[in-house]
Amino acid sequence: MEELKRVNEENRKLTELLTVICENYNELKKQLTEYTSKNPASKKRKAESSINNGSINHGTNSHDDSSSSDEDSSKKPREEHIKAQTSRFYVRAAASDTSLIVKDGYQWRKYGQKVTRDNPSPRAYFKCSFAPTCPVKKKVQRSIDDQSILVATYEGEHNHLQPSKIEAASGSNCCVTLGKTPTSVSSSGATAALDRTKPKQNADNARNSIRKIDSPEFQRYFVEQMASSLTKDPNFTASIAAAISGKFLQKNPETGKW
DNA sequence: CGGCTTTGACCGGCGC
DNA sequence: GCGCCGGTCAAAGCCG
Repeated sequence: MEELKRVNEENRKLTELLTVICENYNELKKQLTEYTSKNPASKKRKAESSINNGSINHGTNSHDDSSSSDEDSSKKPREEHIKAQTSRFYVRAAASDTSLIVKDGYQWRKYGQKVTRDNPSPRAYFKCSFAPTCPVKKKVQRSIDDQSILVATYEGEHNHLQPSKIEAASGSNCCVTLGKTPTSVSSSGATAALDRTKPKQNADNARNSIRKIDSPEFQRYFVEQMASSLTKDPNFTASIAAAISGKFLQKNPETGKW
C-alpha cells in the first residue's frame, strides 16, 4: 500500500514534468512559427553548447530555445523534426563513473566518442542496437557544470519493443517511462533520473507553466500527447495509464475537471 | 568466434 | 578556399 502511494506520487511528479514539457514544447513551437515567419533567413546553429551548462538543476533551460528540434528548421521541412524528435535527459551518475552509459532499458551500441570544444568531458555517440531497423541515436555527455550529471540526448523514436523493459521496470529504481521518451535510469548504482526536458524552453516559462496546466486547452493537449504516446508505443500503456489515473486523482478534487 | 568498444580517420557544414 | 568542428565510419583490439 505504501508502495502504491509512492508509485502514485512518482507518477504524479512525472506527469507534472510531462505537462510542463509538453506545454513548453507547444509554446516554443508557436514561437518558432512566429519567429520563422518574421525572420525567414536568420537562423544559425550553435546553442547546443550552452544547453548543458545552463540550468540542469532546474530541469529547464533558457538556452534550449534554439536547439535541437528547431535548430535547422530554416533549411529542412518541419516534418523531419517531428519525425526525428529529440529529447534531453539529465541523469545523475557517480562522478567516478566514467562509462558514460545511461541504462534506459534499450540496448545501445557505441559508435563514436568525441571531445567537443565547449565541454572538456567527452561526448559518446550511441545507436540503438536494433539499427538499422531502429533509427534512434543518443548522445551522452557529462554536464560541464556538474560532473555527476550525464546529459543524454535522444534523437528519434524507437520502433520496436524495449528489450529489457521488464528488468528496467522491476529494478530498484523502478522509473516509469512516460510519453515517447525512454526511461531515464542512471547507470549502475547511481541514483534515478534527475530530470528531463524537451530541448528549447524558457526557464521562466517552465516554472510558471506548472501553474497553467489547468487550462482546458492544455489539458486537451496533454491528453492528446498521452493518446499519441499510447498509440505509438503500446508498451508504455501501463505507465501512461498509471500516470493518467494519477492525474485524475490530482485533478478532480482541485478543479472538478476531467 | 561473434559482438562490442575504442579511437584515429574521414566527411560535410559552416564561418571567416 | 581553408580551417574548424561535430558527427560518423571502420579497422583493430578486447572480452565473454
